[in-house]
Amino acid sequence: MPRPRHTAIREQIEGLILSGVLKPGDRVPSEQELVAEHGVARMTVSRALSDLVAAGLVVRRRKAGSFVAAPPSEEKLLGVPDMRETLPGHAHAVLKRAVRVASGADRARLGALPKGARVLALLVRHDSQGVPAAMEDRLVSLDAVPEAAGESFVEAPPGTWLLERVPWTEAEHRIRAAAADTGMAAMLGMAAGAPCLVMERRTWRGDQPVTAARITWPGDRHEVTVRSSRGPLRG
Amino acid sequence: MPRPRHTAIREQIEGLILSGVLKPGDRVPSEQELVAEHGVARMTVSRALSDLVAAGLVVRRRKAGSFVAAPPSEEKLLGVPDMRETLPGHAHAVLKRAVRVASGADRARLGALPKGARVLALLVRHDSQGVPAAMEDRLVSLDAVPEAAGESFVEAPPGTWLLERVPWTEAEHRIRAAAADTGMAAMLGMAAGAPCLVMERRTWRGDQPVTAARITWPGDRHEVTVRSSRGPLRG
DNA sequence: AAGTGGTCTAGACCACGCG
DNA sequence: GCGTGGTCTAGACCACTTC
Repeated sequence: MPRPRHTAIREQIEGLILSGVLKPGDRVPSEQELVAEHGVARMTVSRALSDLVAAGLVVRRRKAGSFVAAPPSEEKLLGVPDMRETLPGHAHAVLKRAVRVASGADRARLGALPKGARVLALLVRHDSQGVPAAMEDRLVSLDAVPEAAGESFVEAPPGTWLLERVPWTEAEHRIRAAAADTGMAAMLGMAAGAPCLVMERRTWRGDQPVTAARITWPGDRHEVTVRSSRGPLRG
Repeated sequence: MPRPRHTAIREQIEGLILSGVLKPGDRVPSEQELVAEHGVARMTVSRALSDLVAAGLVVRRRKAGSFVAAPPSEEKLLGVPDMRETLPGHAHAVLKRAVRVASGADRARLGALPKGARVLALLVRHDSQGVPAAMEDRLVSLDAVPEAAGESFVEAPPGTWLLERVPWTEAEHRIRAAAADTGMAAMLGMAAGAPCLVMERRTWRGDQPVTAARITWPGDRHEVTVRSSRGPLRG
C-alpha cells in the first residue's frame, strides 16, 4: 500500500488548512461527507481526522462537527507567552515599521525567500507597568502574510497578531546569553554589558518562512521555560 | 464508553514500560497475543499499539514484532545534545559526588520527594578540546534511580547515563541569562560578570521526579535551539 | 430528536522482512 | 515461507450535544 487512503484524505484537508482556504473555526467536512466524497469506509476517514486532531490542526465536537483548530498560543509554542498575558500591565510601542524588498541579511534571517520578495520589518518595545521589559526585532514575509502590510500593530503586538491569523507547522528557537550593547542597554534601561537573554524564533508554514523574531530580555527579569511530555495521544 | 478498551490496553503496556518492567529493546506482546489476552478485535489492540508509537514509547517492525523504544536522545529532548556529541573533543570530570538525605533545598529543586529520601548530588565540569565548556550541577533521586548510587560517572557523564536507562515522561527546562559569579567564572575560564546561559532541566517519570540539572555555559560559547513541529503523526 | 463523533467487530488482503 | 504489522471494509451500538 504505497499510498494509504487515510493519508491522502488527511493531506487533502491539511492542504486546505495550511494554504489558508480553511481558517481557524471553519468547518471541515463531516465523516459522512468524506465517506461519500472518497468512497471509503467510515473508519478510514475517521482515522484521517483523528490524525489531524493528533497534529493539533482540527478539533472535533459531537453533533457539531469537525473544525479547524485555533493555532496554539505562543504560550504553548514555548514558555514565552503572549507578552500581553505574562507581563503585568503590558503595553507596547512600535518604534520602527518598514516594508522593503528583502535584503541579503533579511533572507539569511528568514530563510529561503524568492528574489525580490517583500518583507515587513518591525522594531517593537514591550513595557511592563511602564518599565521596558523586552525589545522585539521582527521580520514578516509578505509572501506568507500579505495582509500584514496594512496592519499597524497598535492594538495587538505582532507576535499575538500573527499567531491569531497564520497557521504554522514548524518553529525553531535559538536562545543565547549576550551582553547588552549600549543601544540595547539604553532602550531597556539597564547597564551596558549586563547579561541579556536573546531568543530568535522562526516559524514556517510548510516550507514557506513566515516570520523571524529576535526578542531580547534583561537577563534578570525574564526566564524561558519549556515543558515537554512524551507524545500527545490521539483524540 | 467511559473506558475505551484500547485505552485500557495501552495503559497496561505503558505501565510496564514506565515502571521499568519492560526496558528499551524488550519485546512487547504481538497483536495476536494481545487479541487473545484481552478478547478484543485486532483493530482494537492495533489502535492501542499505534497510540504507543505516537507517544514514542514503542516501535514496531513487521515480522519482528513490537518493541520498547529507546528513550529520545537528549538531542531531541531539547537542542542541548549529549555533550559528547556536540562538543568537539569532549571530556568531563566529576568534581564532587555525594549521597545524602534530601535537604529542603534539594526537595525544592527536585520536586515532591518523600521525607528522608536520598539523593545523589554531582558537580561535573565539561570540557571541549581541553577548554572548560560548561558546568553541570545535578541532583538524582535515588528513589527513582537506585542504581545511580553505585555509579561513578567516569565513563559516561550523568546526563547521558541517565537517558540511556531511565524512561521519562515529562521534562521542564528553564533558561535564563545570568552574570557569572567569581567561582563560576574561575571554573569556566571567563571574566566575572560576563553573561552565562543557565539551564535548569527537570525530568519526571510519571509523577516521580527523576533528576534536576543546572547547566551553565559561557554565553558566547553556546546556544540552545528548540525545534517544534505541529503534531507527530501515528505510525 | 437527530446528527455527529467514538468505539468496536470479524472478517479480509497485502507488504514487508526475518529466518 | 510465514509471521508480523498496515490498511481497509461494512456493518453495529452508543454517547454526547446541539437543535
